[in-house]
Amino acid sequence: METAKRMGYEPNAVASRLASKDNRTMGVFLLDLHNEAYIDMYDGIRETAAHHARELVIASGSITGDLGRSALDSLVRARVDVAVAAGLLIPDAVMEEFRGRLKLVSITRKVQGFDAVYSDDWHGANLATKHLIELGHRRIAHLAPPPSDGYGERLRGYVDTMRQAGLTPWPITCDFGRAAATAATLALMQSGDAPTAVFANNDQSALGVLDALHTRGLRVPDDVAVVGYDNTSASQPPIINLTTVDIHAVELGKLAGDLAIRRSENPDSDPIVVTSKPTLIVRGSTGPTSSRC
Amino acid sequence: METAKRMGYEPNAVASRLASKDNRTMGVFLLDLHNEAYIDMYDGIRETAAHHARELVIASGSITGDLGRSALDSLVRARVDVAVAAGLLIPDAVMEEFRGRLKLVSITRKVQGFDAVYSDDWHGANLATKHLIELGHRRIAHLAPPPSDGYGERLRGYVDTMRQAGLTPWPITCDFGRAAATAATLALMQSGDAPTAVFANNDQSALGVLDALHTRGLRVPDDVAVVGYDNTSASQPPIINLTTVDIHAVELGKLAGDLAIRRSENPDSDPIVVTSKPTLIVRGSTGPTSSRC
DNA sequence: GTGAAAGCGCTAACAT
DNA sequence: ATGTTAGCGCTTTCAC
Repeated sequence: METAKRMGYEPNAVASRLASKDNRTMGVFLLDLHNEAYIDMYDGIRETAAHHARELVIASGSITGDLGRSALDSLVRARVDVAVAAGLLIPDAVMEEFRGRLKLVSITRKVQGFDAVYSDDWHGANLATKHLIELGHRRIAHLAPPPSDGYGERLRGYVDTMRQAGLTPWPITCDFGRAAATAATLALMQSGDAPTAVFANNDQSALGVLDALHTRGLRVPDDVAVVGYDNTSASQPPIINLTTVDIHAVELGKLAGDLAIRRSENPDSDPIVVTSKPTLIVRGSTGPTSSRC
Repeated sequence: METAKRMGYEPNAVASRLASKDNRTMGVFLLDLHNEAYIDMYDGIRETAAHHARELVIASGSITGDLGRSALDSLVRARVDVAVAAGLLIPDAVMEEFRGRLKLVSITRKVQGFDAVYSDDWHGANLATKHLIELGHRRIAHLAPPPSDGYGERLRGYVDTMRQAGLTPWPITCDFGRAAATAATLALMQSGDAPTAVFANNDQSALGVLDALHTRGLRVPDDVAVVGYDNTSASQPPIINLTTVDIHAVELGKLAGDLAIRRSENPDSDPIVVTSKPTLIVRGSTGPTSSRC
């Protein structure tokens, strides 16, 4: 052993993984490395992986194109024991193809036949919407991404809560990304009857909303209140100070990692879904009064 | 072939890579997934990798602990043909250990004996500092990270430029991350003779400076001008509107990918260093007059 | 316990 | 051209 080290021996992980059936490897799919929510989840996954001495194989996707299908395929080919996926956009029907081919734990989305760590999106949207209503807002718009399998609950929570309060839901479909949210908000504020509050589907979109309001010279929260979703670190700084729904992303990652370990050790048990409750973080963007400009 | 597909055959990438000498695999080391500059570089790397049909193996490091040494080790064990590293913090002396063990292209840092895509940091710091001086600033502080091998040129460019203008350099050592920059700036502004401009080592730190100024109620750029470095997307939105030095991170990633391909095809040629020139992006945080609050 | 041998699923260098 | 065989560097099983 001593001499091996001295002679510059390097264990070959590829050969090792080929030889052993249980290769102590966990795949990770992350939709978008530019979105910090996924990076937070990755941090959590990494923690449990390290704890269980698992090697991680990362496959990143893209919002456009095949939605990450090729990334999942690469995990299959890499023969990971099990994988964790954050931000799966692949339609349910297509996910069927991966049944049996890939043990998979989905984060923040339930997929028929797979394990999942779900964050109760209806509840989170309900918290956010209720918060705005209680602040006296009545014209509350909601920026939602294009509909896709498994991600309807945020919108549904908003719509249900608005209806329950006797208010008219005002959903606006808006592409992913900060710039798209800015454009949508600019258009929204153009209209005669602009909303007094905007609830964005995620923090990145909420930041885009803030950009638009800033450009228009509108004050937050005095002219327009804004709520985000995810509680990424970008929402926290004093300049931004964004009220948001905390999904506890790192924790979701850890839970998913744990589930993945369980799944790899117990391949044939029924799919299990763990549900986590998000919490509302009230900050200045909906504050009773503003210290913002 | 048809029947193979029908029978659910999946090529085993692990076996394939063990069998072939040239395994068409490129390793990627990224210091910190939370720093978008590295993600941008990754985008560039991914583009050339896709173009040359290379599989990517990602290893992420951490600012604390072993500085990514174990991540590089994992790339060695994974037997990648060649690797690209963004944000190497490992000291030169330790990097010696990887000579011959790992073909490596370093981005934004020159490492003796390895290929590198270098961004001219002295030049970038010179541009930023000159810009502030031309704006009439004389008390210009610079937030620099703790000294580490291969990253002194930004600081040196600032110091040289200040001296050339007959001004006194005012370097402040400040840990990585937005929060550390906020704390440092808060302390700085406490002093009787506060600076009228701050040039931060990177955008994340610059955002931390903005946070501190906002908290103190100081106006940008009227009270204090701020310059960042990297031109990450976080510096661009109208709320932030940060003057910064653009390192063209995606382009650096592409170039590094190209070098990596060259290196893998020509293992024994001399190390080659490509130098790229950063450019100054002037925005509102140093603007002649402010639309910011 | 220690040591030899048989694969893991491919690729590449053979032979036909 | 097509078919066959010998490894790649490990893990694991089996014999001692």
